Amino acid sequence: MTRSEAADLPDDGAPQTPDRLRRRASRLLSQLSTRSDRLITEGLAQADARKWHYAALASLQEYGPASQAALSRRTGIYSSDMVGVLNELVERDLVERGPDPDDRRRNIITISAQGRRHLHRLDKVLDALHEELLAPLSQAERDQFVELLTRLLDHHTRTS
Amino acid sequence: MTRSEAADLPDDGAPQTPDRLRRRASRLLSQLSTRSDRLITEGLAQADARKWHYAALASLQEYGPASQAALSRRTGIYSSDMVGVLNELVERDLVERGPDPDDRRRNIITISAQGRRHLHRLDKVLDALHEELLAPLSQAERDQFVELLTRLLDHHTRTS
DNA sequence: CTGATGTCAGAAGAACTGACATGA
DNA sequence: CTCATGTCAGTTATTCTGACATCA
Repeated sequence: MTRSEAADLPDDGAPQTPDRLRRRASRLLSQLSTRSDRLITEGLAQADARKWHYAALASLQEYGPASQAALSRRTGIYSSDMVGVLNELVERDLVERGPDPDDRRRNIITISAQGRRHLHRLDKVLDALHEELLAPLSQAERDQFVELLTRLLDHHTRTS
Repeated sequence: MTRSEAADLPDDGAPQTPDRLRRRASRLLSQLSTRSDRLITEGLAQADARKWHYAALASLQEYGPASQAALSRRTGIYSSDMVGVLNELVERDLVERGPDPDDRRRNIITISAQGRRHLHRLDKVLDALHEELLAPLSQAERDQFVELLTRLLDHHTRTS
């Protein structure tokens, strides 16, 4: 019954791979992303951090101080959620939130020395987690994986 | 300030790539997955379907009728959520839900002729959506992308 | 008794929207 | 008047847990 019925359908070109469910890139992507997310989230939790903490800190260190709105755009965090993230970071003395003298609507967020140390630690943690995530791939494959993901993501952020 | 401070840190081996934020596989994965999910969800919505509809129908057609619990395991849908998915599919006459004579706890879910036609249509829709999703990649690259994803996912489902 | 099954009710966390006061 | 910014409240959709009655 399983096999014979496929023959009943008009076979007009759609590639009826046996395992189409398991081969759909979108499904693979979302399932792997779920696994990956869990891995990262749990790993970071052990360092008292969350994904957004890392994103904010890394962005601050790489591109310098910024307003909350600018930081939102750089990291992809919604500005409504950025408030809470920064509250947590300020609370831990990892960043400083001060008024912008040039524009009194804005806050200027600056990474602190402690924040830089923390970021450094998080980078180590993430290196280890990615080692686990990408374990089955060779270095060349990892590079290509990242390259493919980057191309796809770039394409879809331009096109959006 | 942005560049000089990196030099202040003890550089003990962690590869301080300029764009580490944008190169982290986990981030790329989750961002791309979000895009992909949205694309698929919206595309399927236009065919009055959802991801889980496709997963259930495809699994039924490929591996034949099954109990709800078996279908849950095959598709990765939680059995508590499977109830609702099947309600929707039954409502649309795409599957039939009947009692299992051999085990009165179970229902046997069977795909209907109409369900097979619908699945066929969904496959076309998904082909088009994946064409859009993977647009920037050559065929060889798409194959490798799928292969890499599969290897990673397999590794993490075994290891879990 | 145990364990699997289908079902329902709800928790938990994330992404996202909308409104608002302040100020450029 | 417009638009950007920071903040808060709340919606929505999804994953996931827990409980339960039924039956093997």
